[in-house]
Parts: sequence; C-alpha cells; structure tokens
Amino acid sequence: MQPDSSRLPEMPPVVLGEALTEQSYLRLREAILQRRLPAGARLSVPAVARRLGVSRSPAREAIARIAAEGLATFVPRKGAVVARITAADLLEIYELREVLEGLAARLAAERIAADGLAGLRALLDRHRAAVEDGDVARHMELDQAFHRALRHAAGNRRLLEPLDRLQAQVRIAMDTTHRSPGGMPQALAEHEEILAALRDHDAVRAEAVARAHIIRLRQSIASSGDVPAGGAGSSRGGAR
Amino acid sequence: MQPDSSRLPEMPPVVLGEALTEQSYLRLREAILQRRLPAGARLSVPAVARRLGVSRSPAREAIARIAAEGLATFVPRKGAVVARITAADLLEIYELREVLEGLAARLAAERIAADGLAGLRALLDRHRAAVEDGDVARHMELDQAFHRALRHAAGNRRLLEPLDRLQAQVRIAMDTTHRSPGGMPQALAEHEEILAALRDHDAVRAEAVARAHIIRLRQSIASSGDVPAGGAGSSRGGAR
DNA sequence: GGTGATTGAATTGCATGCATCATGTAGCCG
DNA sequence: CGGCTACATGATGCATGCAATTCAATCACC
Repeated sequence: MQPDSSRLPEMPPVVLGEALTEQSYLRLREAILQRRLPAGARLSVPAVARRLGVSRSPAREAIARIAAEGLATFVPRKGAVVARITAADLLEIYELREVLEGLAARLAAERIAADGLAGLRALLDRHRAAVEDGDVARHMELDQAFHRALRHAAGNRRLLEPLDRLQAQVRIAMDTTHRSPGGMPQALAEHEEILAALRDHDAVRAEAVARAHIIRLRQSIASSGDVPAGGAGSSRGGAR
Repeated sequence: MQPDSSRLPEMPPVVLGEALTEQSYLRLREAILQRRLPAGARLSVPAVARRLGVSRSPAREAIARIAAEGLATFVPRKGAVVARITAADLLEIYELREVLEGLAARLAAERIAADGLAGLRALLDRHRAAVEDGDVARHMELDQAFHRALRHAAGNRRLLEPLDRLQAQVRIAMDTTHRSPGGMPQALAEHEEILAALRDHDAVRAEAVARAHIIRLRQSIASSGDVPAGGAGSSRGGAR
C-alpha cells in the first residue's frame, strides 16, 4: 500500500470571513465528491486545517460533519478516512433509495402544485437536451437535480437528509462503478414516467414507477460491477 | 432575576476518564429522551459543560451530535434548543417510518436466521407479559426493542440510523401525544403478525403488515393528537 | 545481515483564551 | 411617564496550548 493519502490536494483557502466551519465543510465535501480526495484518503485534522488555511477547530467540525454524513468513516485510532463505497454498500444504498424515492414520488404526487410540475418539466427538458448531446456530466448533474427536486416536492423535510446522503455516497462510488452511457435515455424516460404520474396526481403509480426506476438502477449496477456474493449481509454489528 | 439557563436538571457528572465527548452525548441524549430536558430547553455550550462537569469542547460536540440527530434544532443566533416535535412532525416521521419499517421487515424476512427469530420470539413473550400486566412503560420499552431488533435483522446498516433517529424523535414527542393504553394489545398482535411473516420468510407479507402497523399508529396518533398550534408559551423568568 | 528496541513525528481529545455579537435590563432624557 | 440608549451578561465561533498515544523508521545489537 502506498501512503498516497498523506498529500491532500491543493484546496483554495477559505476566504469568507464568516462561517469558517461551513466553508470548510463545503470545500471538503466538494473535494470528496469530485474525487480530488479519493476513497481511503486520510482526513487528519491538522492536515485539513493546513490545506484550508483555517485553524483546527473548524477543520475538526467539518470533518465530523463529513463523517456523520457517511462520506468518511472514523477509524478508531486513525481519524477519519474518505469512505470507500463498495458494491455491497451500493446494494444497501439502493435498497434504501428504492423505498425513499418511492415515498418521495408518492408524496409529491399528492402534494405537488403547478409550479412544482413546471420546474420538473424544465429540468427534464434540459436533461433531454443533455442526453441528446451525449453530455454525460450534464446528464448526471440533471439526473441528480431531478431527484432532488422530486424530494423537495414531497414536502417532508425529514426525507431530504437521508436521500441527500445516499445520493452523495453514490457519487463518490461512481469512481469504480462506471456510468453506462447507454443508460442515459433510459433514465430520462423513467423520469418522464414519474413526472407523468405526478401530473396525474396518481400517487400509487408515482411510487411504483419511482421504485422501479431505482430497482433498475440497482440491477444495472449489480450487473456491471460485480458484487461479492455475500450481499449486504451483517458485516459488523454495533451501534454508532 | 435568575439565570434560567442554569436551570438544567441535575446530571451526574461524567465519570469515565475516557471518551468525554461520548459520555456527554449519551448523558445529554438520555436527559432529553427522559424529558428531564423538556422540548424547548436551551442547550448552551457553557451550561451543558457546567452541568456535566466537562469543558466546553466535549459539550459542544455532544450538542452538535444531538442536533444532527434531530433531537435539538439550531436556532441561528440562540444556539441549540431541544426539539419540539409537533403533530405535524409526527406525521412526517410516520410517513418515513412506514416505508423504512416496511423495508426492514421485508429484508428481515429474506435474511433472518433461526437465532434472530428466537430473539424476536423472546421479546414478544416478554412483551405479552407486560401487556397482560398493564405495564405501560415496559410495553413501550419492549415495543421499541422489537422494532430495533427487527431493523438489525434486516442486515442493512444504513437503515439503522434513520430509524433510530425517528424512534428517538417519537420518544420525545410522547410527552404530548399520549398513547392510548387500549392500543397495547393491538400493537402486540401486529408485532406477532410481523414475526409470523418473518418465520415464513414471506417478504411481501412482512412488508405489508409492517407498513400497516405503522399506518395504524399514525392514524391513532392523528386522531388523538392535538393541533400543532405553536401557542406554547415560553416561560418568562419572574420579574419581581 | 537480521531482529528488536528506541527515538521521533504526528495525531487525537480535551481545555481554555479571546473577540464579536446578540439579548435583555436599567437608567436617563424628552 | 414613556421611549431610547448604554451597559452588563452570556453565548458563539475560532484559535491555540497541552498531554497521552500511536505508528513508523531508524539505529544498535546479536
């Protein structure tokens, strides 16, 4: 193993005089999601503080938030390391996402108003353009934006955080799990299906198609990235 | 005038020489769940530190965890206050719990082994005894224990934290929303139904009965529950 | 030359100092 | 007598000091 983790990539120092902790958290999160900090990278408090040009206090809290979010894990004696999202983790994540996105779609179908529908419509139009252009990065961005808008339309605040976290974890896993470009039109079509159900305020259908959408994503991942045959079994017990 | 912030209830000082932050967190959580710290109580860092006999660092982090868990909310300029779980919040919580407990039951039905079934069986036996004795406190405790065991049997680690959090939030809401004692045998019977489905490894039925169980709880709360009405008068300190 | 002990660097967790800022009160002035 | 202001209190956020501990690499010794 190479101690590649010792050198953190250059991060522009935090500038805003206010909310150093928040800024540090956002910078750190961004670095992780963009994979400038790869899975397994160690996040020591002094190192992060140095890189960000802040003292240890905000660095420490930023790291704590990152860990609480599931983007890093605390190793007992080593501090925090950027989470390694394995195929088994993705299975767990998609099991959860299935029911949560389904719930979001159901609630949104019951509650969404005209402006909410218009917003989703606009997103899908831009998404379609991106897919037609074969713009993978933009596709992923708009795909996530759609799901984000969907859960916001659900009107259940407690639904936001778990889904945000899962989505972030999926993003840092995208490293190993290749994005199949062929799946882009399929995802778009399924989003259209969800939107259609929302427009009809058909809660049952919205939940069903949303769940089917996630199930398909899980399967496409399970088939491309091979899962160790154990599944998401209990690897480790213990409370947090 | 008396500084009301010092009115935090007596908490035995943290004793263990290790993990002051963890101990502080647990003590604080316990105090909140037992309603020794009522909803709306302010959790200022110095006050908590004083009460627990620790310095501000562990107190600060403990409060941060409590807030991240949804047991307290950060008010921009006032610090953290113990969360006020309204009837509307409970609605949100049960919307989420419905799908999460359903997922837990489904996964558990697929994966649970003999010892897991035996553990749940033992819990239900004790639960039955408590219900027959009319022991409400023990009923609630075992009710929660059953759900906790169920989600552990699901074998999805990412499912644990959201459900733990929701359950904790429900507990601090139990202040205002009283559980109808008549519901005890009903809850027990539904848990038996879930267990039966698990024993048959009938995932579909397990999910269905678990969801039905939560839906019923939500309805029983919605019918007995009061209006959220924010009219809770903040007790103003005595003028003289 | 191989193995083991020692020193060293770095990290964590905790404690504490300090400036800024909001809050609430008391007193003063119109 | 009421409204406004200045002050005292206390909280937050950030910076930094300090001891204990861990991990590693070097160096001495067999």
